[in-house]
Order: sequence, then C-alpha cells, then structure tokens
Amino acid sequence: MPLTLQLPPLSTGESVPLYQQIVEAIRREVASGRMPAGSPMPSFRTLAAQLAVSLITVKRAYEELEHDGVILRHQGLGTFVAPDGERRSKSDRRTVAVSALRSAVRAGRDAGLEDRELMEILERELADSPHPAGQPIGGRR
Amino acid sequence: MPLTLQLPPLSTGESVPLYQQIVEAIRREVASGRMPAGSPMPSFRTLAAQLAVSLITVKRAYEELEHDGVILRHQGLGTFVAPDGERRSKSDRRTVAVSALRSAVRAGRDAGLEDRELMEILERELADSPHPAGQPIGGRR
DNA sequence: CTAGTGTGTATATTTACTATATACAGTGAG
DNA sequence: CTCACTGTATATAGTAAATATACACACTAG
Repeated sequence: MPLTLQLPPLSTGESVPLYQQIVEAIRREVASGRMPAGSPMPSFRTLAAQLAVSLITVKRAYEELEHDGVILRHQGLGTFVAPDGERRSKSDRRTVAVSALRSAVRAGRDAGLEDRELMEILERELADSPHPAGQPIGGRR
Repeated sequence: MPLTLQLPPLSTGESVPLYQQIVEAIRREVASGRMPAGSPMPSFRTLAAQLAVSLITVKRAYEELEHDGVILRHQGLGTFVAPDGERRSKSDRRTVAVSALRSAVRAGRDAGLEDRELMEILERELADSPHPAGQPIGGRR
C-alpha cells in the first residue's frame, strides 16, 4: 500500500520543473525514514493522477531518483526504495544544505552583512522552522 | 571608460541561463560600490564581445536590471548605474541570502543535521570565504 | 546640415527542455 | 490464457534561452 506523498502542492508557476519538485519531495520522504528500504513507491499512474501531472513527468522524476540510487524500478513489478536510499537521500540533502549556506555567505557578503548578522538570521530561521516530526503520512487513495 | 566586469567565466554547462549569470555578476559589482551611481555600463556590444555571448543576451540581462531599478538605459546614449542602484542591489543580495539560509535549514533538517551542526558549517564557510575586498577591477580594453 | 560611428531596439529563427498523449512491453493472479 | 496491474518507448506541442541580422536614436566631425 503505497503512501500518499507529502508534496507542497506542486507550484506550477514557480518555474522550477514539476519533475524536480517531485524528486525533491520524494527525497525528503525517503530521507525522513518514513519510507524504509524495500517500501513500494506509488505506481506511475497512481502518482500522476494524485499530483494531476502526466505519467511521463513521474517517469522523469523516477529516472533521476534511480540514477541517484534512491529507488529501484522493475518493469511489471513496480518501484521500490533502494537498500541505502535513506543514506543517499540524506547525503544529498546535506550537500544541498552546505551549498545553500555557501550561497548565503556569498550573497550576504555582497549585501554588506556582517558575519554576526548572517549567524543571527540563520538562528532566526532555525527557530521559525519546526523540526521535521518524522510522523508517517496518512495513506489516503 | 566602462570597466571590465568581474565575471565567473560564465559556466555554460551550469544550466543557469547566461543572462542571469550576467545579472548576478553586475549586481555584485554595483552592490560592492565599485560602480557608483551614474557610472557608464559597458555597451551591449562591448560586453557581448567581452563575454563571448550574443548581443541579445546582454540586452536581456540589462532589461532585468533596469526593471529592478539598478541601471538606466537611454537609446543612443548608453546605459548607466541608477541613482540608488547600490542600495537596490544590496537589498536584492540580502533577500537572496535570507532565502538561501531558509533553504539550508530545510535541507539540513531533511539531512538529519542538528541546529548546532548547521551553525558550525556556516561558521566554516564564513571563515573559508574571504571578505569582498571592494577593490576596483582593472579596466582593460 | 550631413555623414559617420557610437549607442540601444526589434524581428525572425534555431535549439533545448518541459510536459503531454498514446501505444507498447513485462509480471503475476485468476 | 486472460486480465489488470506494473514500467517503457515514440511522436508531439509548448515554452524559454540564445542567436544573427536589420532597424532607430544621439552625439560629433567635417
């Protein structure tokens, strides 16, 4: 029983490709541990219908996830979370975090911000953003 | 005498549009104070030749910069840094910095990083990245 | 005032990528 | 075997980035 993915309603006007939003959403799910290794992923058609996107868009997302070793696809069988999908997803998210911090430093310096100000902004963001609860998502369908 | 812009060699394989890279590079220059209000920008053709891109690509970049109030274009005359271009550029860079920090928090949480770890990574990036010297760029040409 | 050379501007075109609809192929249960 | 599910492949429309080429404005030299 594949779960219903936790997706930010797939902003279509965000100029960031739909398939990438799907990739990121799934990486979040897998990284959180809510989808352990071996778990069945939603089928192409199920996810496509659920997100109101094309089947091909889901395929595109799954292709990237398989390329990164997060999931495994088997024709006729289905798609499943890869053995160390969680580790790979977490690793990916860490890389993204470090990269974002580097960009922040660069932009902050350009803006004339002091190091201390950047630290304070980060602290504020940490306080505002709640910790990921790690609670499983309801599996309506 | 328009200056030679400080540009990261315009990575063409980066999937980030050339004109956006140009926009960002110019925002950095203006924000740094190295191009005060009223300074003449490089002409379309000069910049295009210098960066080995099309004239249209430069036009596109300048359009966005004018829209954001960083520069002013005058047909037949040239393009110049807007009255409060520096302030606007700095404001933009600050927004980018805050946004990057927010992304970093999100990704870091997904990666299972503790708040303290994120702070430490930021400190490391701050230490590694040198302060912007604010020194003018050599104006060959 | 009339080139002429600089400036920015506009149009048509090529290319790459996103997203789609439709048809094809493998797997297992009845 | 047949059916209903899975993933796969091909051809197509729409959008955006980047280009070449031709056009319009402004100052200056003569």
